[in-house]
Amino acid sequence: MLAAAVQIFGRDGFHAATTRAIADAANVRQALIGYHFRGKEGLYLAVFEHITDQIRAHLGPMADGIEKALDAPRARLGQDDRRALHVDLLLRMVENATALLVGDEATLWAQLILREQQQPTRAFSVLFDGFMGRMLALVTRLVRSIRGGTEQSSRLMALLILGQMLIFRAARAGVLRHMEWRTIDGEELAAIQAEVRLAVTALLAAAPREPPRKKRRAAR
Amino acid sequence: MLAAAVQIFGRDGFHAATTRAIADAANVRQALIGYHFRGKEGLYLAVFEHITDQIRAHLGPMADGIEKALDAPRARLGQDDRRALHVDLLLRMVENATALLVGDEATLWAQLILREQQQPTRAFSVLFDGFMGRMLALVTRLVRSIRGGTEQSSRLMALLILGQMLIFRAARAGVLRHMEWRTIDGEELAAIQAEVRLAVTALLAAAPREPPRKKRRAAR
DNA sequence: GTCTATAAAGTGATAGAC
DNA sequence: GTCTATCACTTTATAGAC
Repeated sequence: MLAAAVQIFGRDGFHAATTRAIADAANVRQALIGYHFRGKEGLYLAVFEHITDQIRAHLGPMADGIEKALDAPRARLGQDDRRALHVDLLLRMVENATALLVGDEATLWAQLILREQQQPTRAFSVLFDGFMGRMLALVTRLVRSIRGGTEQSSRLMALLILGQMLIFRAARAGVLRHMEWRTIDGEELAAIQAEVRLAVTALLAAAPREPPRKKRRAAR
Repeated sequence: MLAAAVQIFGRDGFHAATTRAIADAANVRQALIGYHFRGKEGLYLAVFEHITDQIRAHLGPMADGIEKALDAPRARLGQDDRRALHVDLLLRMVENATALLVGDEATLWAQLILREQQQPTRAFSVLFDGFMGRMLALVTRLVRSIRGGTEQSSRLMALLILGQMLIFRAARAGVLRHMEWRTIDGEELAAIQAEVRLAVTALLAAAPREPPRKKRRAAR
């Protein structure tokens, strides 16, 4: 029944989706939604919990590994080796995330998540607290460890990197027409991965912005 | 009345928006929608024509200038100067597009466009043929002129560059929480612009992917 | 052109049988 | 738990007066 709700809410949006359509897709009667989820809105929130669980299942183990590497004592490796390791971790994370974003499962989630991004409700907090915040924080830490610079600059660069992948989901129809592709499958994904890898490597090699000059005991 | 429809459709989506709400916002009676636009769907399409016109008004003149520069005879400038000019043009275009994407007007359009990107209807063709295709083609041409490489690689790099800006609209709520911002205004936009400028410069300096090795008279 | 009025078909929620 | 039946509303579209 949750699966059916993801389908219908994802296809139609919260308002357009009807509880009857969801019930039919799940092969139960419409009244059961009230019984199990206390109404349409309760079901909607449950859907986001469900999505969050699935995404965590995809990205969680990798995130654990990266966190461990970041928290490991610094002494063991030389600075250059450490940098190379972090570049490698970030590239692997990017590869993983790209595959997840482009993959079929994400098609169902995309509309729901994009809508919440524009007009956040309580459901957005489920997403952000569930996986989004952690992923952004991880990429930010890796970026800062690799190229230094301010915290703000690192956070922004993390967003730019994620934006490079996000466009293949958020602007999917435009991507297909622009690339003259019919689908995004094995071959197309490989081309994307190669270009993203190139791009991220170039971004990490570039020097960060200068931190804004601190005023020294400025008069006030 | 079109303005009201952009508002309501943008806020609520096609299904959730009611013709009554649109008529009320426009201070006319609901029956007029049928008379002028032959129903809700006709109004919806008219909204996308309207959006396309507005975006063209924002980006059109710049696009004209860039097209002129790209089509200008090559002889006049040295190769290095030509490259520098194109980098400059691209950076300016990126700056423009970022401001437009982050700005308030785009808030209304975002939901509508993002929805069409996930499940394109005839309205999507209005967008793509109206401005999207041209912008993508322009960025692609600039990228290829600047760093060489295959057509496919250039098209992908154009998407990656646009993705860096798109995320600030498509994942707006996530951006705000991640950056610990309350809005994206003058100060925040300036920080984004600086980081994007840095990133695009780095991407353009990087070598393109190797074109796939051509088989020489391969047996078949 | 713009209105009022209304038809015809949904909608989500819930009471109550089993 | 799952069902049937139904209530109270809202939806789009349209007929017809002015």
